[in-house]
Amino acid sequence: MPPTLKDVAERAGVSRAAVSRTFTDGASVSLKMRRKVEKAATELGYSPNALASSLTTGRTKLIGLVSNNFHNPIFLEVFDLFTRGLQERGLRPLLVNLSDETDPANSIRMLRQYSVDGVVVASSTLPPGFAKAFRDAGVPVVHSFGRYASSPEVHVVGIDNAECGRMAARELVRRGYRDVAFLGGPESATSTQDRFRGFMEELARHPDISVRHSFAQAYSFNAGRAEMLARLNDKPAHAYFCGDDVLSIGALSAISDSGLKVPGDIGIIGLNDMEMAGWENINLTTIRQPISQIIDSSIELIVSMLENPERYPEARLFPCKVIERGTLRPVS
Amino acid sequence: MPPTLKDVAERAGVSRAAVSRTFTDGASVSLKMRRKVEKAATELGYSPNALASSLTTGRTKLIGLVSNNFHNPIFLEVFDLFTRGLQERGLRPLLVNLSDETDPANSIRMLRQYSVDGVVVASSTLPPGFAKAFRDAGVPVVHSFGRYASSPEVHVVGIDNAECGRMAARELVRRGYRDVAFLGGPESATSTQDRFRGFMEELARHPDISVRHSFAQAYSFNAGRAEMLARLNDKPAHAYFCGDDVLSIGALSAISDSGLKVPGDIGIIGLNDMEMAGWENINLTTIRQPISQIIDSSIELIVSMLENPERYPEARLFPCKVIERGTLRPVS
DNA sequence: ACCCATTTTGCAACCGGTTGCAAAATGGAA
DNA sequence: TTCCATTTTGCAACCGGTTGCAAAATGGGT
Repeated sequence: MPPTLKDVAERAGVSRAAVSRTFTDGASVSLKMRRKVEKAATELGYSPNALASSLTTGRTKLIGLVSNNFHNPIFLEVFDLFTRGLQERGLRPLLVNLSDETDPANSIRMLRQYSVDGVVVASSTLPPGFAKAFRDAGVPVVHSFGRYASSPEVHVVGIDNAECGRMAARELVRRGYRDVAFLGGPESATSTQDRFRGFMEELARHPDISVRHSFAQAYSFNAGRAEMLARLNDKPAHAYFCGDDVLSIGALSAISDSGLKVPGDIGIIGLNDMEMAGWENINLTTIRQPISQIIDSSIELIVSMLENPERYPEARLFPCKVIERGTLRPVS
Repeated sequence: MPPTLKDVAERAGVSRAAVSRTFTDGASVSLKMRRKVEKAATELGYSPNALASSLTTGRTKLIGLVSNNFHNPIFLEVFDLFTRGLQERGLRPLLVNLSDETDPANSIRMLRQYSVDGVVVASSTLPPGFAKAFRDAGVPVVHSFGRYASSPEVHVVGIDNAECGRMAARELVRRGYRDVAFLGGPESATSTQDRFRGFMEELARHPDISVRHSFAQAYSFNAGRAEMLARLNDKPAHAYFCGDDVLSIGALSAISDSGLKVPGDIGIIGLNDMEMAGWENINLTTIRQPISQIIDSSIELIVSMLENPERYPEARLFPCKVIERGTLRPVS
């Protein structure tokens, strides 16, 4: 139905090759020819079929954006930044929602059927093997918000989650809490595991401090709220590292519902520094994760892999820092 | 690099057509042939190239998902439901982030280049003309969360925003508020305009009630918060219809920061009934918009248009209802 | 064993572009 | 004007599949 190359060629009275050339930059076309073709093209409302050309060029400019985080509002920002960034570079995001799937086989098959040029796995919960499966299938891949491994087999862009755990622990210790806890996301999430590990590692250096831990069902407001409500039934710890802002905010809501005060009765430190964390009536002390740097860097990496698919894998880690607000008691 | 039809054909010792047929259902292939081909295919790890086949079949199974709402958390749920729903039907969402663009020309060109089978415009702010431009370009389109027009030119699935405005007004009147206000989203958004119109329409029937209005910069927490902070500088109204839950929750945070009480000093009614609205410490009285019904219905419509692109346009409106919680004073 | 209706298969053209190669056109220098 | 180097153009094959058509194979009935 839409006009094709051939239609334009006929109308302009030139060969199809000529038309093709005027639409691929870097090709040799005289000015006169270009004028003729462009005239015919606009008259017909022609624009080239990206998929047909991908057949011969081997490039679709499609990038698979694979994620399973559809409940943490921070990921709305993540999708916003990814889609914008990709679009600016002439790339198109093909979104894959994994839901609860953890086997990459289906996504790989599907994304190969659509010959995506590359894949971004945006997930803080999937194991490194997930992204690696794409690499093994010959698809350039970057794992954003993924687990840092000492010898990465795929590109990873994110933060050092274990270090964030240590950072949170140090912060609680510094403020004199002696009875602390980790309230993590789902136990299966790599980010939860790493933050947990770092947290415990640091606290192991303080044998006098009591530590406990528990895990929420998901990285979501409700899960954080539910988990904290459960904690409040027993004698809760004095301070919690919540492993994510949405969990923290859920937890805060549980605490305030139960009539306790923050930071008077219970201290909270989160991770992410999402928009709401800064509100005066939430005012969450948290660890800032540099989302937009991570995403820019991820896009830069995947773009560079389009040129050089064999690019040697690297881990790019961005520093986090504590944002002090009002949910931890001051240093005494 | 990945194996092609030809590779499989050669390995199986059959014609390329035979291979093609075993992978298109409904085609005539003997059992023996199918076995042979499937064996060769799995040995090579072959899966058909969807884009190449789209060239002849004219179907890509790609659906453009066009949106400009990347700041309202409710849209994370929207993306979740859309992507899942499309995937379940074997369709692939190609995400387009409009940012602040309101001219459909770019999206149309781009989506036509990728020969999408259809487009879903998911936006409560874009005018009907936006979606219509797709239709005019010959692309099947459904506008979800779009404006209801008495004679729709494209499929619209959503709610009757004006009726929601009336509903909110009736609710405030019923509870005896005499000094009310509309705190809307961006003035340019169709949903804001319609909710505003309905609200005013209903209140026009009560000339004794004082009404004012103002608009937030965006449908986002911060915008709602900022706008309510500005209102609080002056003498605020007694009750606000906030036009959206994120605005409401932002507004609530502003109110509590200023030391006022809800619903004692100020009443709030929102729209959407997002997850957080139900939390005990937010406990927002709001109007429930049936998101998942809207999305299911949208997908159903776009799928039906794949068969019948000329399907006569219709508007599908779903009823909303007031969810009573704690941010409006009780009926006296 | 033969015939004929039905199913299965392969051939070849086509989908909408791209690109190597050689022929044609251009243009500057002599 | 002629010559030659350079640029521009068209031809035709190809990318990875699909599909109409006719030939080949199948199989049931006699």
